[in-house]
Amino acid sequence: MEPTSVDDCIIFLLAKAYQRAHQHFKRRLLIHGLTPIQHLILEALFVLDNPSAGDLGRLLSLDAATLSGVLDRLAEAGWVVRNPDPDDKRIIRIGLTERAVEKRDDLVQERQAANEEILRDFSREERVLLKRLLKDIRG
Amino acid sequence: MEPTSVDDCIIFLLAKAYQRAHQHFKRRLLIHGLTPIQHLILEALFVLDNPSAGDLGRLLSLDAATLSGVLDRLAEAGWVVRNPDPDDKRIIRIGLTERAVEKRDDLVQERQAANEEILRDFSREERVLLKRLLKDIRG
DNA sequence: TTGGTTTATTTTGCATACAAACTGTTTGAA
DNA sequence: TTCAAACAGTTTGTATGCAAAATAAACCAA
Repeated sequence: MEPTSVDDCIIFLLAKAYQRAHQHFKRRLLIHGLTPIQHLILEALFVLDNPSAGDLGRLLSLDAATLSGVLDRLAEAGWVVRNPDPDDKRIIRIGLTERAVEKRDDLVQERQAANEEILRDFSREERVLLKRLLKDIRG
Repeated sequence: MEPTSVDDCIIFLLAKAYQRAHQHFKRRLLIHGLTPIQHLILEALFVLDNPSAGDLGRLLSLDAATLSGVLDRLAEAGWVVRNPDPDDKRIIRIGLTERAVEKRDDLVQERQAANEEILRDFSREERVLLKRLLKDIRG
């Protein structure tokens, strides 16, 4: 564009780099019947113990409204279960189904492979640097 | 996550960095009644002369289906006009309205300011490096 | 010339994203 | 104790993003 070209607009570059990475992972996940976001939530559940929807949202920077819909589809497809919290009726706790637990290793490996593919052209130093720079980008 | 943590997943880091930048620009564009994507298309039109919808899509890596909807809203809001190509009736050429041309300087400046804000913590070297790394990320 | 193929765009359907409104619970201060 | 404010989630409405099908026009080989 002018005077800064498209290729110099950080918002555009971020959008397109994200799009490429997202698309790559999305295609890879097709066989599992998951989307990248759904996969992200499952991986969080492999680590957290029975978190509330709010916990998940904060950890993954996911909007409550967005998360609600994603959890609908994950529950519908038999990956997660919504359990009401016994002490606070406002809170919904999210648990994994047996099927999700069984697929854990497969799913983790799938993400690792996708990350490796996306970064295959970068040296170790470039990978570290890129990650640092991305974390430091301000809102 | 495990063994790679959330903060080490390039797909996640890209998604969140993009989200922050996008949100920042989105809030900034509210007064103009534009979204970041709509703004991107207007800036492309400031440079290209009467491009076809396909030209725009290729330049901006926008899906034809997505572009069609964005053009609907830009036309509806009085920013652009769809003109049928006289030589090839399949092609739609996109033109700016007078109002859009008048706001050109304002809009360009808005993006420059947003870019500067988003990158305010980075040195000149870091900015160059980040942009190169983003361009090299594979699909 | 014509009919099959390719091309340009739109439409439809589904999945994020997020603002704003809404529901139901819990909390805290008067 | 009680009621308004705060909190957790869901719903609704709008805007991308993309796959797949539909539509219309142009092209091209037999």
